[in-house]
Amino acid sequence: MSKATIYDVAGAARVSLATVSRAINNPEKVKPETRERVLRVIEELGYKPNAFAKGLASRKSTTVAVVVPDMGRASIAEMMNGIADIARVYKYSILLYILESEDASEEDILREIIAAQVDGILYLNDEISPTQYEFLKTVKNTYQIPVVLTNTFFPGDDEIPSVSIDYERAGYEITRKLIEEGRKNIYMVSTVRKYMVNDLKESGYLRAINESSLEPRVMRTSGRISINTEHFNEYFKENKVDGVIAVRDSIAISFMNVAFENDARIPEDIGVCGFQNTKYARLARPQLSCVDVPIYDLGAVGMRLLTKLMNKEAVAERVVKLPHSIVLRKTTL
Amino acid sequence: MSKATIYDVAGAARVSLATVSRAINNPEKVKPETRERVLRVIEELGYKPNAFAKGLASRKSTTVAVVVPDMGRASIAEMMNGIADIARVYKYSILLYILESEDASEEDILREIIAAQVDGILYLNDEISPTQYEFLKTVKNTYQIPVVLTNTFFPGDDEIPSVSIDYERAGYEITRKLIEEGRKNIYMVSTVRKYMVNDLKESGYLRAINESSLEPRVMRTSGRISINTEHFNEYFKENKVDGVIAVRDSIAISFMNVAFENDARIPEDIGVCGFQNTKYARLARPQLSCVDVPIYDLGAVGMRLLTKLMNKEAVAERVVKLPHSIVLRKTTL
DNA sequence: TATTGCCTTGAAAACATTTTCACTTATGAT
DNA sequence: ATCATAAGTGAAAATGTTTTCAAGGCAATA
Repeated sequence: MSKATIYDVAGAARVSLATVSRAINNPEKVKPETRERVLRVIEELGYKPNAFAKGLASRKSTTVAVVVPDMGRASIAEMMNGIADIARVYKYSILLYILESEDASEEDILREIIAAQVDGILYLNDEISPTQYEFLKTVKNTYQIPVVLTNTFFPGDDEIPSVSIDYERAGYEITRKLIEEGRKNIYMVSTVRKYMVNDLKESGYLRAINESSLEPRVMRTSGRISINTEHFNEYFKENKVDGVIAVRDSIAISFMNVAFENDARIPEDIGVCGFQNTKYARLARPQLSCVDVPIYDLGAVGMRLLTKLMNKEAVAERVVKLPHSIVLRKTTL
Repeated sequence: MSKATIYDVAGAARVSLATVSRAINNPEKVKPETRERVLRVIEELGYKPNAFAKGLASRKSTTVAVVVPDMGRASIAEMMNGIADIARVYKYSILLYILESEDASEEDILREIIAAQVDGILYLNDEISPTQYEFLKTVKNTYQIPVVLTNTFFPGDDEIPSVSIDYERAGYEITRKLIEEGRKNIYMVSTVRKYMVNDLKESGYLRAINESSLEPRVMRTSGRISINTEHFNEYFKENKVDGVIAVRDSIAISFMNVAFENDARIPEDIGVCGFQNTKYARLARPQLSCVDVPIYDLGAVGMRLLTKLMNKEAVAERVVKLPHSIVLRKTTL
């Protein structure tokens, strides 16, 4: 009982292939009773059009490629949920590409994606370099495949549409909050690896700090917890710290643990803020104040934008910024 | 410069289509110098075989479907990393299906997967019901598509190969640990939703408890943090608790927070254990003791097993159990 | 009555590959 | 020298759709 083809359907419904195809894809072009009959046969036979034949003939795949750096990051994973929900609504399948493994160059992967004949590309890699961005542009232009950046963007160029939040402003706002609490030694804990979005958080931080003529103090850590601990311990020996803004919730939590070991009180002695509002922000003790980033929505809106592009609909704005908010819990005054 | 086809390559290399195809797929069947020439032309033209035509003609897609319940769960996301790495090695693409959204029945999704002509299915949904399992079997048998279950399995049937860990034994061992510390009122905190793997953890727990003639105490919570808190607070009013084993790290952490509010000391008054060893287990204060589940490996081994099945290689065992370990940190004595 | 145009349908081409079959040429054994 | 076998290649069929083009039927218009 393997695989009914369109021939089987046509035979059983006593019409031609063309009519079956039309009954499925352009129902209004076939007489209601014929359509009825065809559809019934399709149901009976459990017929589903072969995706390859369909793709080959129509030169459309109804498939999008989603390119992510590493699924282990909570933000990436949650965006996938938003992406998948919207993709389902518009009947797109998702071809997933996880960069991470170093043995394949990003350019190779993009070639692979092109060969797969996807209708669009959703690009979630936030370590985008100028060369990569250029390559993405050529993909878009020479192969005419729409691309949208989600939760990243490339500063100073909006040729490739993007959706993210205003991380610069968020960085500014959360820093202001700590300043308004009267903190004087506020650290920004960022990552050694260059992520586009973290750079923006940092420049928002710097703007607020400079505005108040405070001393900027930026520190970079790898994500590794043990290394963080070491790093942070140094700080308690040498420096006065009364405020910390981390670019990720997990880094903030990691810092708090060290602070407790050094008998610092939070939020009295040190105010701590994270970024993202993952579920672990609420699981922290005390519960973490942080910038709330609408991760799920980021994915959903990005995907929605891509569907518009794929349908050649007009899009109001090429760079969309979703609203964020600051959620104040127990690690600030 | 849009899309070179095999015709272009054949023309430029002055050979027939067949030879180009062979140069790519069966290099040993074409004379070295011809192959050389063809390959050089391919390089020059940046030719990549059209995946649809290839799939249609060869009746293979070199694509696998990965079916997951919800990408938001850390364990699922991390498994994806393992899956993707192995998939890349064997040159398979990943078509991702996230169940979650309720408007599509699982059966519909499987039909969609079949239409997509995937070569294999990796099924990570741990809420598998008997009907679903049956349907999976018919997919496997009538369409001849290999299926492997990863981090789940269906008790009492091994027709569909699976890879997971021995959750029953893990549940037993971690419970023993608490018993050996002299704890008498050990709770198992599980979920209200029925996950296959959580049931196994629970029966391991019960075996250990019964063996020692202790009172079994199973409690079920939704994942929601606020509800957990309420739940747990009840327990401190009414019950003596001196040990808690949670089916997820996050639940264990959530419990600890409530314990601290009720002035219980951990691990002195209450021993707490989680399951999974996510990065948040190390971020908890005190650091959480737990069963370490090799999540990444689960994904990788599952995918590897699937590749074997797709190549019709013999597989040594249909149900593979990966080793786990107990990592003792600060929430146990 | 003849003409126009729409609605419905089918035949066949197009899509870009893989694979089978047959043919030619070279190689080795007798 | 003859035959059998192997290696290398090309022509053409096959894969399962969509889409274009043409045609038949029928109603409306002149």
